[in-house]
Amino acid sequence: MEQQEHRTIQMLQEAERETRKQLILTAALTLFGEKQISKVGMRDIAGEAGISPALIYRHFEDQDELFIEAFVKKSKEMIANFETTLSSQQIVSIEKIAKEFIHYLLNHPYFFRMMTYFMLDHTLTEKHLDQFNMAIRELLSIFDSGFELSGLKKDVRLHSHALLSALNGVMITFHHYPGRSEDETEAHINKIVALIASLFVNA
Amino acid sequence: MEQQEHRTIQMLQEAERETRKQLILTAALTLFGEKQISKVGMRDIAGEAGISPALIYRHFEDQDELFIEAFVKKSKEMIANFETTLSSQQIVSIEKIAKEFIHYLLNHPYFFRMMTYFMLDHTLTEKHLDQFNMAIRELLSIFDSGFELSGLKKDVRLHSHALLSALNGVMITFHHYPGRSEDETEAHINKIVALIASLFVNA
DNA sequence: TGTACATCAGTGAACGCGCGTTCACTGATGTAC
DNA sequence: TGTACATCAGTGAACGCGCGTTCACTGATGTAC
Repeated sequence: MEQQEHRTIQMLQEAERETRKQLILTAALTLFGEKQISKVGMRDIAGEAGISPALIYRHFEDQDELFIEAFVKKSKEMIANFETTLSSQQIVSIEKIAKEFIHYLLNHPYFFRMMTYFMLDHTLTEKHLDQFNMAIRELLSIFDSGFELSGLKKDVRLHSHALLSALNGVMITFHHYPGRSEDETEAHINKIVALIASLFVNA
Repeated sequence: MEQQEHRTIQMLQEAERETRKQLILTAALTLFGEKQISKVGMRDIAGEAGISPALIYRHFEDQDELFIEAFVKKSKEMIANFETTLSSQQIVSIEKIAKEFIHYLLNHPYFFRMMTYFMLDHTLTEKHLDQFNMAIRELLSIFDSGFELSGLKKDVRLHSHALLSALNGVMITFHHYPGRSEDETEAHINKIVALIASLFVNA
């Protein structure tokens, strides 16, 4: 076999391997959209991906690594989406950013679940925690630019922290308020977010 | 044995039984202060209370019931504390309420853990969910009175929802920010809370 | 008063299940000669 | 070209452990006669 051809095959194998890995991550994310993260098991993921549980361990060290990679993958996607949506608008107001963020969380329940899962879980390793925080920081810098555009000069990052916290809080506190339909819940969340955003703007 | 005496003994037994029950609840709450709720097991609680695991089941139907009773017990205590603290002050401003609430959460980590645990857990029964929401509603009405006192006329409950959400969110998002000492974390949380409270007041 | 029985707090061990992970194996494909 | 061997994706079953809960039992106390 020629050297060139040899390399091509290696590359194809590498690509195939990567595809399989992505398949597993996608399967995990699908399940994260259906139920609580802590209730998603390795057998579930294997079943969803149509493979044996053992195969997962050829691609990931352990469950933790799989979960954090799924989250990082999704975070990047989210931030990309988010930026695209915002850049297509003329004025990127704080209201717009807040609304868009909540809109994303409501339509991507797994992202919301993962965020809270990692925020409340103490058992992440340093390395994984770093990856998680990198994602959050990207989010914060989008918020920053919104505040800067609105003319805020002081404590920009602090405002971003406050806004992100508040939006997270709204989701956590009201995402399944009892005795309400999904539409009602969503409407209520949007009302609260509108109020919060207006407070931030008037400051 | 005389009738009167008989009744007295029954009452004492009843009281003893209740004391034992409270002992179990206290043990559970102690552990909730030390680690994640989902990591606290029945054996742990029995060990902490100095009894056999089997005995717990003479007082509680199952783990769920024990957990929710622990939470309800603590909620009542918290609201009582909260009201006492506030009533000892001349002016009960929204700033004060927000600060006091966060102060309580920071000093009673189990309460914070339980709140998020129940907010994110989908598997509570209707009855337990009701009890949980009763506690939250009491909290909200304290917030309400703060807003009313500050002269707010419209959408009082909505403001309370927004403020509670925001404060919860701050705790969840920043309670263990990486690479910070506990004191630094607390200082940062207080800074964000001060900002949020000021936004609510200026509205 | 004594005695047989009922009640019930309390226990340590065991049950049963679910879950993350590993094992021992198969089979396809590439490689060396 | 054929053949022995290495590599590695992929598998189903098994391992080991932890956990909620139950079981079978003990012992103290109260009750009926």
